[in-house]
Order: sequence, then structure tokens, then C-alpha cells
Amino acid sequence: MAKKPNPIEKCDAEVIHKEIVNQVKAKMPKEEILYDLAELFKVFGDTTRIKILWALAESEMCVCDIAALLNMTQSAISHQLRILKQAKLVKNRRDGKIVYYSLDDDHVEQIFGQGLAHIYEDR
Amino acid sequence: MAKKPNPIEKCDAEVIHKEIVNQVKAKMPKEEILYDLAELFKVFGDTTRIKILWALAESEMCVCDIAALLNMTQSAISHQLRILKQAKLVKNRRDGKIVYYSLDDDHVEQIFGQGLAHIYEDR
DNA sequence: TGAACAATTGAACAGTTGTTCATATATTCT
DNA sequence: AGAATATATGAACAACTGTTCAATTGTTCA
Repeated sequence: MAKKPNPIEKCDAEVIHKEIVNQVKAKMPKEEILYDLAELFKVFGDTTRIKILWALAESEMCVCDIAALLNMTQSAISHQLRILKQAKLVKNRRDGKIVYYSLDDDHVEQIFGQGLAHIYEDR
Repeated sequence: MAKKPNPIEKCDAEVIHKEIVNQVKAKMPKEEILYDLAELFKVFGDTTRIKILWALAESEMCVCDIAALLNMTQSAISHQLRILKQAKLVKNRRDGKIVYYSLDDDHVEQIFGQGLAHIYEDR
């Protein structure tokens, strides 16, 4: 997590592989893109949020419903929904006192599918 | 992070939506699957690891090369490679003193693709 | 064998994260 | 207006994470 500039250590192999390393470097996406990508996956990297997304893939639900479904407090769910909304993965609409949340992205289910494929591959 | 059983708060809407909630509950994958899925995405949720995977998608590389490429210490890279290997995302082979790492999964690039699609969608 | 190189490992530390608790906001109903 | 319901929010705390540093392992070469 600590983001500090680090000294590189000298390494003989580095000299030998210099050309390949430079080629790879040239093909790497911009720092900003890779950062955003990591931020997105960070959102997926929590069991509670995964469960929420999976539930919303099935049906629109209110905060209170999700809390009951996952057996967690409304507050905890609300905090996580805020993170999901910031990541533009869910959207919401208000109907009276109740706020309904739903998926706001077509890629979520495909990303989950690929993730599952990886998990199931190992056996 | 603290994983404790939490009390549910009472909620009138929950009663109204009970049927839907139960249906969604019935369709949810097993706890274990969702946990593994979150664990996998957690691995993707770090800039350093994303960069390593992206680099290895381009070419096999040794620890020292990756360290030079990302301007980080060999130790830091080695720690991250261990995590990637545990997640079965990379594999390695030793040639003398040098250990070469490469991708060990077909889904990585597709998952990244979907992730990028989501990021680029927002504008 | 010993020196040098490449990589790994464990402990420690700062920074981050998710839940809880208390409180605030928003809406409805009487 | 006040009471009740539904959600949101901020502070605080424990648990977790990524990097650094120091030490270790494994390999090659003189």
C-alpha cells in the first residue's frame, strides 16, 4: 500500500534481457489505466460486495432486503452500496422511503463468469 | 474485514419483499464459491500485480526483469509473484540462477478486457 | 571452496479496509 | 407538527495488506 519511489537493484540478467524488457515496457498501457483497472477489481475483491452484485443480477432490491438476505446490518450494506455506486456498478431509484438498487453494468456478469471459469479450472 | 455474525434489524419492507428475497437467496451460489471469487478478484486488485500480469501477458520474464521494468525491488516483486502463483495465475521455471515467470491462465486477458470495457464505458 | 548473483522468506511498519455504533437525513402517516 | 420507517453518513477500531529491510537459500563460476 505504501506508495514510495523505490531504488532499483542492479542485476546482470537485466542487461541481457534489456531489449525484451524495453519492448514489454513500450506495450504496457498507461499507468492511469492500470490504476483504474486495479481499483475496479478491488471493488470486486470483497465477499459482501460480490454477494450484493450477485443478488442484484437476479433482481432489483432495497437496502433493507439485501441486509436481510445477507444477514447483515443496513448500515454495513449501505456503506458497500456507496462503494459500488462510486464504481458505477449499481444505480438506484427512490420510491417513497425505500431506495431500490440495481445493476448498472453489462460487464459484471461476464467478469464473474470468467472468474468462475478460472476457479473451476483447477481440478 | 472483521467477520462476525451480525444481528439483523427489523424492517417492514422486508416482509413485503419476502418472496423475492427468498427466490434470490435460492439462486445464490454457495458461500464457498463467492468467497473464492472475491479472493481471486482481490489478487487483481493491486496495481503492482496488474502490471506484472500485463507484462507477463506480453513475454516470459525473470524476477529481476520485472523489478527493473516496474522500478521496484526484487523482494517486493517476489512477494507479489508468490501471491500470483498461489492464485494459479502464473507459473515459473528455473534456468540456472534465474527463475522465469509466465502466465498460467487463459482467462486473465479476457477478464482484463471486460474490466477495461467497463472503465472506458463511462464517458 | 568461496565469492557473486538471483530469488525467496520472515518480521515489522505504515497505510488501508470493512464493520459497528451513534447520529443525521428523508419520507410517510396520523 | 411529531412519530415511525428507510437510508445515509462520520468516527472509531480491529484486521488486513504491500513494501522495506535483513537474512537465507540456491546456483554458477573462478
